[in-house]
This record gives sequence, structure tokens and C-alpha cells, in this order.
Amino acid sequence: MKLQLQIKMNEALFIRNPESSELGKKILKHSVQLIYKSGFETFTFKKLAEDIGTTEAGIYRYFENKHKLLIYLTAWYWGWLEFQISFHTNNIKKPTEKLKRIIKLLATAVEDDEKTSYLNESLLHQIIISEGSKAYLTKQVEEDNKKHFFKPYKDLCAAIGTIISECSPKYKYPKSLASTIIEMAHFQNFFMNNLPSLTDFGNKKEESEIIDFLNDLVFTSLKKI
Amino acid sequence: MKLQLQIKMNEALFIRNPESSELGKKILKHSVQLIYKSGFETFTFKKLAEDIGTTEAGIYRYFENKHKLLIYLTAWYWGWLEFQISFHTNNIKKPTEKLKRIIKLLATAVEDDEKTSYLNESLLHQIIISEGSKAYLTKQVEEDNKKHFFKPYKDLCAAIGTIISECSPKYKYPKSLASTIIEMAHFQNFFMNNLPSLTDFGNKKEESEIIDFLNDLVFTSLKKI
DNA sequence: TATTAAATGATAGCATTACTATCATATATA
DNA sequence: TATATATGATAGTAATGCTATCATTTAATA
Repeated sequence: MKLQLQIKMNEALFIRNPESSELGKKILKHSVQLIYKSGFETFTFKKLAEDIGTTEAGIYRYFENKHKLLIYLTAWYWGWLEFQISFHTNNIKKPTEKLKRIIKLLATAVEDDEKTSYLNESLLHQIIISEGSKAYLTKQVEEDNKKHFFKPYKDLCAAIGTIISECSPKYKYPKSLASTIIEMAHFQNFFMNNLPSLTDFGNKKEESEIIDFLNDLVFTSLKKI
Repeated sequence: MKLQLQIKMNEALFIRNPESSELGKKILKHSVQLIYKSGFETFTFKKLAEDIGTTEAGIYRYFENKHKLLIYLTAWYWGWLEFQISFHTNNIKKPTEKLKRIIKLLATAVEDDEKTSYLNESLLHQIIISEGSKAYLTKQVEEDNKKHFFKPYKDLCAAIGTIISECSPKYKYPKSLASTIIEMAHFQNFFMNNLPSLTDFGNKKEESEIIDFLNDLVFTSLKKI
């Protein structure tokens, strides 16, 4: 039996559901590959269409513009990650242990998940690191937020915040610490690989070091209480 | 006597030095205003030219493209901030006290500095919050880094890292903690104002709360040793 | 002061981007 | 078999991201 993981996406993110057709799935798959390869700035629907072997107009039937597509991809990723987290922390009682596993999941390069053949999670993870914050660092953030485009991100953050509070009920900044962990899991990775002098991981360049840093950061903050 | 603060800029960032002429200074001033008002994505040299009352070609004589201009503005800001920090922490002996003042400077909306009439530091600070990371979150980051475009940012980070090490010589992640403080001073501010559920500052929306959070984060990390 | 260099203004042009519209064709469904 | 739906093919348009040219103003220098 092959399980099919379906993440429920906000319908306002697309014009036609890309998961509902072959072309749609190709759009997702190839956009991830293209953005991964050449970055979001140089990514265009024309190049994507050529890559897929369809026409520009064909892409526009699915997504209004590339910004919506980026938000779609990031939202999908956060939804997928929250599932991963709930899966991998299932049956674990100790909140501190839960939090440790979450940090590891956040900071670790994921393997491509067979359950979703049209989205390469490993590449998507890299895209989130380099392009993810561009989804909300815009002037439309308020508008986009009103349409709940960032719900998966906020849900994940809230979930982590709750676990932080379970670890230390008196800790005053569970949500800010949660968003700090999420962002830093990615930023420290980007810095390590691109501007290594901004980190302490320049020599070995191993994710395990980022995990150690985040664990130290989080658990000293929580233990003191 | 009126002091004139001049920040030495990397010459590869511009074609013609914008600080060397009236038009150049107008470009800096108006680009800050325009990017602040409508965001970096919708910002174009054409709009900037219209705003100034010159022509597109005129802008291109100073900056190769808007990305270089953004890097210029961010580099200027980091240089300016490092000066602010060395000024405000001058004569302070205790490294922990230094660090506290730095966190405050990082997280506080600056007042416009009369010393540099052509750059509004207060608006620039907001631009750094919303657009700053776009300067390096690109595919050219390696190339740009080789040209030392991010030196002011890295210098600031290194300086803060050094102070962290003075506070706690055995702390293992001074540079990563430094970049975390810098980034979070800005991200938590952006979140507080735009996606408040990602923070614990949604009610009051005061910078002082971000400062408290960062102080807690940093000094629990350092004290435990 | 005359001469020359440098900076700006004005205009044109061109390839790419970011779309929208239309019509034909293939494919699925009722 | 009729009909809706998805895709393909092509065209077109406004804005973007430049580069080039020439005239004019301003500044530097002989």
C-alpha cells in the first residue's frame, strides 16, 4: 500500500489547484527545481513553461504570479513540516525531548519523501532557507496575512511555542523563541554555507553544529527558570 | 562646528560615488524614501528618477542596478551602526553592559541623524528590517561576498562576537549568537508589526519588549557558563 | 577669461518580464 | 454523442531593465 500525503492548501493561493492535474504537478515540481537552481529573482513563468514544455499562459491558469507560487511552496513546506514533526514526536511524553527532535527536524536537510512525488522536499528545504522569508518580507504582507496565507507557518510556530511553554511554563517569550528557532535554523544554515564568518560553523560546515547551537540557546533559556 | 560623518564605502558598489554630487545624494535620499514607502520589489529606477526629477539614465550613471543600490544602503547602515555602537559604548568597561547597550541600539528605532542630511537613518532602519536580508539572500551572494560587499555587516557581527566572548570566554557560539541577535532584533520587530502571533509582543507592540527578550536570550546563554 | 573636461538632461531604442486575450484542439464526462 | 474542461498555440500590450547618443549646463584649469 502506498500512502498518499495530501496537505490541504489555502484555495486563494492558486487559480486552479495544481495538485489536481498532471500539468499542475509539473508546475510544482519544475518550479522547485528551477528556483533551487537559479534563485527566485531570475525565475520567470516563461522559463518555467519552457522547462516543462508548456506555454506561459498555461502557468498563469494555475498561479496568478510567481509571488503566489512562492507563498504556495512555503505554505506547503510548513504544512509538510508540521506533519513531520507531529509524526516524529508522536508518543514522546517529555516536552524537552519533543523540542530537541523539533530542532533537529528544523535544522536537518530532509530526504526526499516518496509520498509526494511531485515535490522534492530536499530541494524545497533549500528554497525555504534561501527564499522563504521573501514570502512575507513584502509590502503586501498585511493583505496576504488577512487571506491566511501564512497560517501554516503561524500554526507551526504556535505548536512549537506550546511545547516551549510545556517545558517551562513561566518562560515569558515562548512564541518569539519559537520563531527565533525556526528562522535561525535556516539563517545559520545559509550563513554557514555562504557567509561563514557570521557563524561558528565555518570549518566543518555540519548541520549538527547548528543543532547544538540551537539546543544550547533554547535550553539555557528554559532551564534557568 | 558641524561634524560631517563620512562612512567609507566599497567603491565596487557604485559606478560614480553618490556622495560626491548633489544628484548622487538625491539618489540616496529619495531611494530610501521610495523603498520605505512602497517596498523594494516595486521600486524601479524609473520611479526614482521621476521622484527626483531626473532621468533613468541619470541614475544608471551612479548605480549599476537596484540590487547594488540596496547593498549600498545596507552596507552604509551597518557601517553607521557600528560607529553608533562604538560611540555609545565608548568608556564602558564591563562587556555585559556593552552588550546590553548594543542590543538596545540594534532593536531601537533610531532618530534621524543630522550629521548625514542625505540619508534618513530612521527610514533606513525600517528598510533594513523589511528588505535588509534580500541584499544577501540571492544566488550572487558568493560573488558579492568576494567583492567584500558584506564587510560592514560581518565586521559588526565580529565586533559583537568579540564582546560576547569577553562576557563568557568559554561560550562556544559567539559569532552565531551575534548574528542571531542582529537578525532577531529586526525579525522580531517585523513580526511584531506584521505577523504579531509569531511573537509575544502583539499587545503592546513596544520595542522594549524585544530588547527584554533579546537580553534574556543572550544573558541566560552566557551566564550558565 | 577662455578652454576643456565632467556631469547632467533629453530622447531613443531594445530585449525581457509580466501579464491578458483569443481561438483551436484534445480529452474526459454525462 | 453532446458538452464541458484542460491544454496548446499565438498574439499583443504595458512595464521593466537596461544601453547609447547627443546636446547642454556646470565646474576645473590653463
